[in-house]
Amino acid sequence: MPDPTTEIWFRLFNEVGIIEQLARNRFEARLPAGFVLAQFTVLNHLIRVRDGQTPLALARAFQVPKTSMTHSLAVLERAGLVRLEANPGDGRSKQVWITDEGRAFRDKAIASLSEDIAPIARAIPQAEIAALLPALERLRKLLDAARDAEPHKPR
Amino acid sequence: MPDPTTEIWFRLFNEVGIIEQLARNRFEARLPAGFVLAQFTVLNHLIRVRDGQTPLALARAFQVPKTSMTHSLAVLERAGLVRLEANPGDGRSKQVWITDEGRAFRDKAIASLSEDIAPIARAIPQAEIAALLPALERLRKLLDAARDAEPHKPR
DNA sequence: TGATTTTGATACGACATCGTACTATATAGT
DNA sequence: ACTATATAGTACGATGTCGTATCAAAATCA
Repeated sequence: MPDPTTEIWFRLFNEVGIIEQLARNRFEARLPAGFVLAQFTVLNHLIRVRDGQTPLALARAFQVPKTSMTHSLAVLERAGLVRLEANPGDGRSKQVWITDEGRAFRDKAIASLSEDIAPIARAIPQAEIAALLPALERLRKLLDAARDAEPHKPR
Repeated sequence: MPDPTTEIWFRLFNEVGIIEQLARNRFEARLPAGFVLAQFTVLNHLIRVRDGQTPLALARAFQVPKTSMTHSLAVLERAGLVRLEANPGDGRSKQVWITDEGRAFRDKAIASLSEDIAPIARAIPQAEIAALLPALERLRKLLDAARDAEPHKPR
């Protein structure tokens, strides 16, 4: 094994990976059958930030390849949760709008996920969780910035 | 949006999800083409814990469905990184052994991932990362335990 | 011991992610 | 204006994940 500092980092990424997996499994069990977290997060983003964005902008926001976003949007559109319209300002691109059904879907999902979190939140004091956020945000921003510094693939 | 505590938890899971995604992308960029993190982590587990375990034991260790583990092991076996042998103690199951090639693969991967972490580790003091671990472990164990408390699917 | 249930593994199919290639439109350079 | 390049989106194929069904081998038990 490498030096102790590297070891600590491996352990961090390991814990993060496990927590992500467990949380995603829990969350997806709460979504209507056939939907995955990625699709919910897009809907949530369209409400929390704004809708009318282009698919590419969404792909960049989530740092996924644009082909992945095309697929997610196709699923959401087939389910009637978003509408894709031509972008009046640019003939190449489109705009993504959330529908009333999409809003309702998101609201119900939020409510269900909140129920899911409630018992966990009772087991760990809010302060302990809140205390984690600054360091995690710092780490996330660092990883994000470092990503651009490398020889990387376009998104 | 729900109450402030739930909001904090959503933010935590959001950060964790982003960090996991960024870290996985970085790590997989360091692995030989065609390999994903899941396959590396199995190899790593066979060395760090022990090899000779059954596929089902590995599936449980990673909390993935056994069908997913079957697939991962098939990939590793095709690449000559593990061997699957009949379990002398139980005719239903098998034992997974890491090969010399598997050890070499894992060692090279560890070295490369360490290089990848190094610049990040220089940017954030080790103490700050180490300070995160206890709370994350607590959270992971809580999520893990809560998983068993629910009506859940067998692994 | 024979029947039933449980367990370990896999075949198969559905879907998600993502890389490559391609088309259409916009932008830049001359 | 004309050409070359860049950008937005999608079709397609490869692979990973995972649920259901299936099979073989225990384990249970009557």
